[in-house]
Amino acid sequence: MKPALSDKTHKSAGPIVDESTLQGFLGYQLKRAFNVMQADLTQALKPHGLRMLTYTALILIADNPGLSQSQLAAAMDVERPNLVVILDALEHRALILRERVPSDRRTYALKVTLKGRQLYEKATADVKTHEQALLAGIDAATRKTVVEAMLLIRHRAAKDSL
Amino acid sequence: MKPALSDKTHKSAGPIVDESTLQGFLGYQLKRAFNVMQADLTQALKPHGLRMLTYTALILIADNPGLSQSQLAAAMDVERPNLVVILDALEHRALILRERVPSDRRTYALKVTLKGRQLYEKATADVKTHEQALLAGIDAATRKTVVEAMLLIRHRAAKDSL
DNA sequence: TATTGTTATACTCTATAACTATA
DNA sequence: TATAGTTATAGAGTATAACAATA
Repeated sequence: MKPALSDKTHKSAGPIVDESTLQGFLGYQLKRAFNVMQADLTQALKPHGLRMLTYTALILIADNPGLSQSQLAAAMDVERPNLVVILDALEHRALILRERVPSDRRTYALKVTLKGRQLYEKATADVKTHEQALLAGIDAATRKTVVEAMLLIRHRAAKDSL
Repeated sequence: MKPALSDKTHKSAGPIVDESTLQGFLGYQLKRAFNVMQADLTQALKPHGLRMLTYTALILIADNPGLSQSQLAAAMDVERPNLVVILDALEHRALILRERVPSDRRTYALKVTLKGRQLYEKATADVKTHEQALLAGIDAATRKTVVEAMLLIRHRAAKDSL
């Protein structure tokens, strides 16, 4: 059952395009909304010289001092090689340190510097402000429902891959 | 207020990493869940030789016969140059046609071929099956709430950019 | 042997400028 | 001049194989 007129998109200067089939997929709705949120996040982080992935890494290192690159890559769900350039960017700005671990000289213990922690605080304040503005029309109960649904999707996928 | 133990991720073979700051961002939850859904979609489309963007274009052309590349690019929210390779892939497989428009020889009227429509039907059935499996633990009311929240995010962004 | 971090590489998606042909 | 489609190009994100150092 397709709605007659509701599932149409009116692009600013363009004509009406029928998106009803696509809009029937929750994954499509997720992608479009996430694209909006990522664009907003990119703007929030730009003054700090951070991108989504460098910011994510900075947060996880600050919240988990001493973790290794492999652990961080697993937590971020990125491949280990891809993390190298992300950490290089943070290290070159002296936001994090790669500290040698005497007990296992293969690994690095990742830690934020004072400068890194200060940037983390400032950037996080900005990101929160941006997100709250974007979500202003969505009440707390709805947000909670959305978050729980997202967690269910992640956990379902984890189960399916066993 | 951070939960004491709940916001932890237990990676299959890895240690526990504190993700609580990140999980406080709805955008982060969206990204992680979308990554899961996209991986699932990619698997569903692989047997058909389609990727997310080629599939999206195929759907929109099938549902909007005769639309132009500019209109399609606007509907998909991709830049016009990036659409060219997507349509090339579909056209080379004879799934769509670029028909010249006599009244305006600059534009193409995009249409699916019979083969394109048949693939659209088969692929869509598979994609629906995959998505339903992934969303099996989420009831209809929750899905509706999620979709409405995603639409609010998109519309809020549209307003903010005025 | 196995693991950590790294290099090299390639593929996809995305974004911008500039070209052509039409209008 | 303005628009539709295209080319060229560059930047990010992502994935795999293979290497050196270390366990």
